[in-house]
Amino acid sequence: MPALCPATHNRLIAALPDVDRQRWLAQLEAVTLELGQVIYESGRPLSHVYFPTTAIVSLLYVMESGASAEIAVVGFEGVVGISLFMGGETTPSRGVVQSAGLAYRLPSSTIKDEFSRSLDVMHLLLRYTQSLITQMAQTAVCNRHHTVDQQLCRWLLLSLDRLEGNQLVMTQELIANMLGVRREGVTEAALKLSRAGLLSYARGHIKVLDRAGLEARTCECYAVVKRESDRLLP
Amino acid sequence: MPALCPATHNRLIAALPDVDRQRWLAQLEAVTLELGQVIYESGRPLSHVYFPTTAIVSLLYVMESGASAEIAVVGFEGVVGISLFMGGETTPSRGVVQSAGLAYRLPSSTIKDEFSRSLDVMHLLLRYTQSLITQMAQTAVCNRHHTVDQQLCRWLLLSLDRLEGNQLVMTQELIANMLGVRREGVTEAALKLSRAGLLSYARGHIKVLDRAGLEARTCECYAVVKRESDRLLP
DNA sequence: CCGCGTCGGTTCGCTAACGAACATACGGCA
DNA sequence: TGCCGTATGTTCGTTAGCGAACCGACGCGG
Repeated sequence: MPALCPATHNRLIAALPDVDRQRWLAQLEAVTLELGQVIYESGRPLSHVYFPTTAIVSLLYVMESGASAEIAVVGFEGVVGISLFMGGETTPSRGVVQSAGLAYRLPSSTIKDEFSRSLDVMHLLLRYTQSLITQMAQTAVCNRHHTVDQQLCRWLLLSLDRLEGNQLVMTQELIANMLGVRREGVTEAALKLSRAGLLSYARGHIKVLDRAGLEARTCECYAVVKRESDRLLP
Repeated sequence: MPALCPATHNRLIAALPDVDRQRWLAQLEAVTLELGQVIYESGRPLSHVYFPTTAIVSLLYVMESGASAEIAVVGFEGVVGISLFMGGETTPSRGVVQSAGLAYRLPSSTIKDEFSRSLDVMHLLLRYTQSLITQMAQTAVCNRHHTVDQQLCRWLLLSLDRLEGNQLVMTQELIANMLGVRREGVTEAALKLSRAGLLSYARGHIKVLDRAGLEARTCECYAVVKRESDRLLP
């Protein structure tokens, strides 16, 4: 599996200038991330930054009551742990593996050195951070104004964009945690999509059958995030 | 008024090392910002970054339908226009003056030069950006889980923190636009607070009478944002 | 191949917030 | 002083989503 998925499958690593990438490749450590694994905990210093290749990580805020809400999602297009180079060291959110797979990581001290050392690295990471900011802002908007049905479509599309193929392994319960809604709400929304022939759902395995159909049912938020991400990281 | 409110009333400018601040002071231009003024428009390049002193600026997303939602709020603790140094040049949001007052601005080319020129400037701006990210993330959470009553308290407290005194000039209609809820919802929530003796409301003039009372009624989101902001920008 | 745990589906009553319409009231300006 | 525009207050029916409870069914491990 590692051999089939080199670090350059991560778009940020692929976008590095050759000289920087060569230096990184010597230090990047491949790790497999399990479903549900907590990459970092709210308020705790991060030991590494993670560059997912086939894995997907959700940034989640967990409230005092135990309820949760997804802030953003990071896959092969990005990096988990921006607070290390932004200078804050920690964040009030949690990083949870939403889809098992592979990632490459760098120790926190290394990423800080690299950020200061190379202007190209810095600019790349900052542009990615801006696209992440857009995703968070749009999550706020979507939470305010859109229905569970629309949000489920947005969520599926964001996940799909970060995966190979059209399958995802994810129970309705977990999706509900991410969206910050009830499991029953996800069941109903998923049933509508299933009846419309857009997907099939079976015990934690979703197969998307009609991606265009999802795009037609989602809100503008998906497109805004996608467009901005494409613009900032060509 | 300008004489009464020097650029160093902005915390970021105040936090600059002397050598950098001296260089900036020669280039900072004082501008008065009117209520409702649009500082920058979604997708349009920014001509300047703004460092508010007495003004408050809301970052607002306006949907295709015309509905809107506030993403974050910026006052004397921050800067409007982070996309200039983050490298994206534009954002999908709009900057609207929520409370009239004074700000100092730098041309976009100047802030980019300064960002590259001084590591201190860069680190300061990036730490502020992280606190802004926290605010956005918490807005998303709050929109998902909390009542209009709680959100109004949060919003009032965030505004109050950025003003001198306990008054704010703001109609319920405008607050509703910011929160992305109906005007009637704000009326009802404000009435509850008014009846509880926490504030008095009269034709666009709010006087906060019991700040601690607001803090008791708001959700955890306010405290999270405040704590993180204090931690990142001491 | 059986049993139990996990996952998905269904129902019911409840509440927050919406959309629309209308009432009142302040206060600046003619 | 009287008028009018703007701001706030009130009501009513409707709806999306919640909380709780329950059922069925799939499938893994013993």
